[in-house]
Formats: sequence, structure tokens, C-alpha cells
Amino acid sequence: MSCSTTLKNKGYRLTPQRRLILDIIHEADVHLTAEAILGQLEDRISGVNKSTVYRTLELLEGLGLVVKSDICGGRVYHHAEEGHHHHLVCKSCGRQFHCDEAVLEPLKESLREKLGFEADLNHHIIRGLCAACQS
Amino acid sequence: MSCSTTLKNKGYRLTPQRRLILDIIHEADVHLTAEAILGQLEDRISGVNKSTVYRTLELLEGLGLVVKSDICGGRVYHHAEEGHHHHLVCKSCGRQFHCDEAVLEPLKESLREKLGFEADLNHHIIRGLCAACQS
DNA sequence: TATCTTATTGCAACAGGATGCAATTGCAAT
DNA sequence: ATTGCAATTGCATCCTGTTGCAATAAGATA
Repeated sequence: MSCSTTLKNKGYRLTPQRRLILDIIHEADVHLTAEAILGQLEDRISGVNKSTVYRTLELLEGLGLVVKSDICGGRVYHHAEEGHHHHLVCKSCGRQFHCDEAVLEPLKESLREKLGFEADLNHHIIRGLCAACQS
Repeated sequence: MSCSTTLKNKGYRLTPQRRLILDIIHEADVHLTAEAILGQLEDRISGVNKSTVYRTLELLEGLGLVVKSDICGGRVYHHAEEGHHHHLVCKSCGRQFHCDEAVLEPLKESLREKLGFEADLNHHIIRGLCAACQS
């Protein structure tokens, strides 16, 4: 089921702006800032306002179609189906490392069993010190 | 060792603004927004600029004296010695729950052993669905 | 106490993000 | 095709947080 169909089925309108934002996000293989999305949008149709971009991204995130995360002091977005991956961010050198989902699974189960809390650890960010910076 | 002494020992100047910000944070038993800190600061000395507040908070956070976290779309600060506690935030109803440090310990060890990454899970925020909202 | 160095501040401007309102428009019904 | 409803947008403004620069001041030294 495409994202456009999801929007329609949930009663939202499929405006040209929303279609294009979805296209831009689908085509991207990197995380995009709102600004980048706005830039690409302006290349395709003129007169789009940034508030529309922010609103659309908020809507898409709320519907689970887009994932928003804060990395390196900036906010980025990517498609929700891109797969689950997590970032370990070193507070000292700023580098990012990939972290397998399997590592977070025990925590997820623990929270579920002990507290009845269904954690959403999709695209979770964990800060700390990388091996190189610990010395 | 007091926070003021820490600042001095690390070569930073103890300006009146910094002293007062430290006082305000020490006196507070709740998380404070930058705006709240600025407001209380203005009650004590006049003419303080918000950029000073933000800069001081950044400095204190960098020195580990203050903890900054993002809760409910806003950024709050509290004293670093307040103790380790973690927030489970429900994405549906917005409520927050306390989570024991022991729950995060296995993850911390896992990251250390498998990836050599020393995770800083102090005041970590985990989003998901609480028991009530899962039905 | 006076002087000096330079860290720190206030200020203005800026950037990213959010909001209220009137105009516009998507889309269902006819 | 036309109409009507209300969702959505553009616009202006606001809010939170950041940055560069000149003025100010903390604190060390004599």
C-alpha cells in the first residue's frame, strides 16, 4: 500500500504539495532536512511555503509514514519503510555508528514485561563515547 | 565540590550571571526550561540577556554539571546530581513514567561488549505506548 | 590600588520551527 | 459540469535557540 493511498484512506487530502513531498522522501537514499525537502520542492513547483513542509512532515510522522530524528543538532527525516536502524553518536568526536536492532531487543522485552510499556525503539539514538575516544 | 568551584578550577570565570543560574538550578526540584530560568534570573538582577542563559546552560551541560533533555517537544534542564532517572514517554497520551536504571543496564553492557561503545544512558528518553494506550 | 588580558556579556540579527487567519482548493455530492 | 464544505495552504508573525561583534568585566599581577 502506497503512502498516498494511506493518506486517502485515512481521510486526508492528496494535495500536490503532499504528493511531491512523498516523492522526494521516497527518492532519497539519505536523511533529509526540512530545508532540503523545501529546496527540492521549490525546484518542482513554485510558491510553496515552508510551513506547508513542516506541517506535512508532522502529519506524515504522525501517521507513521516518515521517521523524524535529531542528529547532530539538526532534525532529519526519512521514509519509515527504510528499515530499522539506530545510531550510536559519540559525544566527543561526533561520529556515528550503526547499531543492530538485535541489541535493543532485550530492552524492548524488558520494558514490555516489567512495565507494560511498548517501546518504540525504531531509529533510536544513543549517545556515549566510542572506543577511540574512551582513552 | 560545588559547581562554582568546578567552574573556577576549569579556568572559567564566575560571573554573577553564572552564579545565579547555578543557584536557580540548585534550588529547583523540577525540570526548568530556559525561559523559566531566564524569568527567575530577571527577578534577581536586571538586564540579563537570554543569550547568556543559553550559553551558560550549554557550558554547564558540556561540563556535566547540568543535564539537558527534550521532553514533550520542549527542552528542559536540571542539576546533574539530581540522580539518574529515565523517562518513558507515551506517544499517544503524552504521559511520562519512571523507569529504573537497572532496566537499561543490560543494554549498556551489551553495547560495551559488542561494540566497545560506552553508552551514556543518563536521563534517557524512550518513547512508545503505555499499557493504557495499547488497547 | 591600578593595569592588563581576555573571557564574557548584551545586543542585534539570524535560523529553524510553529501558529493563527483568510484565501484557496480537493473532492464528494448532485 | 456545478456546488458546497471544510481541509489545506500561503502569509505574516511569533517562539525557541544560535551567532558575530563590540563593550564590559572577572581576575591575575604588580
